[in-house]
Amino acid sequence: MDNPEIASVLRRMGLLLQIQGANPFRVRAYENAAHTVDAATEPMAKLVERGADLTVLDGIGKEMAASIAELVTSGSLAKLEELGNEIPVSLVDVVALPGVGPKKARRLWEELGIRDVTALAEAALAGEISRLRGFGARSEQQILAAIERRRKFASRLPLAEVDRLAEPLLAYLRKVPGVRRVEAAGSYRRRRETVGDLDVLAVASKPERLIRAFGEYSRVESLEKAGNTRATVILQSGFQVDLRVVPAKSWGAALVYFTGSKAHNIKLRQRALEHGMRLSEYGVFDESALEEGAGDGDRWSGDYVAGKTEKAVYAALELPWITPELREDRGEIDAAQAKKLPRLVAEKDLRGDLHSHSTWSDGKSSIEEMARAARAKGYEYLAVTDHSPLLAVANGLDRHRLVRQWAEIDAVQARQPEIRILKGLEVDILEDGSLDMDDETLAELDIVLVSIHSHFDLPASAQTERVIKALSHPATRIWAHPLARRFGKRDEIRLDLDAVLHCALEKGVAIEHNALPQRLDLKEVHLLKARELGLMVSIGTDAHAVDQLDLVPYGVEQARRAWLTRKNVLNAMPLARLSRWLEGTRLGP
DNA sequence: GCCGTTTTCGGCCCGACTGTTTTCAGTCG
Repeated sequence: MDNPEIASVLRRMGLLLQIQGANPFRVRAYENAAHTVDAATEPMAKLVERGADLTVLDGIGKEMAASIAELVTSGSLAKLEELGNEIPVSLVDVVALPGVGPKKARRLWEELGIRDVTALAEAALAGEISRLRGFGARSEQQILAAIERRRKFASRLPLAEVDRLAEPLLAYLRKVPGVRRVEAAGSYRRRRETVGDLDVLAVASKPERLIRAFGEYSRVESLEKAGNTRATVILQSGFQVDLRVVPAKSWGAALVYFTGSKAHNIKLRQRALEHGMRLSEYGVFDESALEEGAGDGDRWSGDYVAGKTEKAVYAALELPWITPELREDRGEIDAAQAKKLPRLVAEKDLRGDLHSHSTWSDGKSSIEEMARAARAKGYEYLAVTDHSPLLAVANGLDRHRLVRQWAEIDAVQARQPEIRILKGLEVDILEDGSLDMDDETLAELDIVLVSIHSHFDLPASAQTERVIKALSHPATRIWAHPLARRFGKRDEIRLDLDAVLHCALEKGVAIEHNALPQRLDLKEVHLLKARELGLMVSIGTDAHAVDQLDLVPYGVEQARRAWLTRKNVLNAMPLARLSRWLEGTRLGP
């Protein structure tokens, strides 16, 4: 059982306990443990196998350690099954609906025998929900609407799609008279690879006017709620956007609060308490002068210390400002306190792109155009890495065409001496792990990427062997889009990534983070692992046309979320250093 | 269920809104 599965079981356990009405702190212990497992770069299975002490991990005590070990060894959790005999596990899906929490789910089950979402929809249509005490006609309609929306739309959208929705909306809101600031917060601002809904924050002299304008935005499908300081709309795409208008003196505190993550906020608040202060979305307040409990319930109680800017809020907690990409409670607060926050890689650090295609295979731009565009971005080098012959649908190159392509590269190189064009190839990894090109040709290339475009569903052990064999080929320099996933289309391949990453380290092979928004592959948790191991990461766009070279920020953002610095990134190397690396000189961070 | 320079008990983040209520529980972020 892998880490995401273990985390999901622990979360399910927490939810069922909540429905059962267990001690809320016990419930939270399960949520915390799930968070830790999710953030762990080492597979729990390996730790358990090795007999490592899991209780050194945050939020994992004796009990959790035993549960995790049980999940790893048996694939199930006796406690969860017992609980499942008492409470239907499918109620977890009912609780996932907005507006339905554990208490309501329990009553729906106990009083109407509702065990899952299907039964809930039937009961709502029959008007049974509104007859329940504590529920009304309105709740019934909201439940039906929530079920309908979940049926029609994916729960989270890829980041790039949300960019397309958010950018015009933010521009529109910024033009409303009286508006002083507008910023999107939430997981969108943290640049998570998928986003569930958009939280927009604003400062405005006339909040009512802004809220009205928000509801009148052309792409709004329905205005769900509208109050004096906040409103919720559903866009035509089914995507939910929340707007909150905050006082200017609370802007920074509100931005921290709504940017999250929730776990990061909780840590910040604990820290505030340790310093005799209280942190809320309104600001940081010094409560040391207050009598015990004197200001309870008053959001402005205590002395206002900070809140206008994020920097001031963090400073009040004796911390440097922490960039949103790191706010996931993965040790960033401790690192900030110790003044050990990394200087994360930025787009300007990149000196070139090591994964691109041309019209020679399935690209839309010529080598000449790609080189010119790369140079215009300020790059020192561009690797042209068209497909190998197996990918016939992509017009993959055999040796004969490849040699002709080299002649063209030489000609373009002569015309554009200011950018180095590397002769590369994205070679298919065949089913048995051998490469789709002869060794002599591979040896002549400047750079060889290997990747999987077929046999995605081999058993994990076979897949692991296959990739290890490919990475062990002496010509291999980069493992491109490692897990071969595509959002909404294809799940990641299954293999023992831990073993493969260790192999890459041993062989001096770099790992790609593919910046195509529908790929974003390797995922951040694995990038964290790559960083720990000291692997080099290549942020490649896989551009199939000149404009796709501009997708590189999506890759940089995920790299930043994984704490990568310039030193971890292969294509942040200047050309001379990269050339030595390609020659086989192992230069790590 | 976890955790501990106030450590083995007694804590555990904060505030607002909604819908259903006659003063608030439940839900959300």
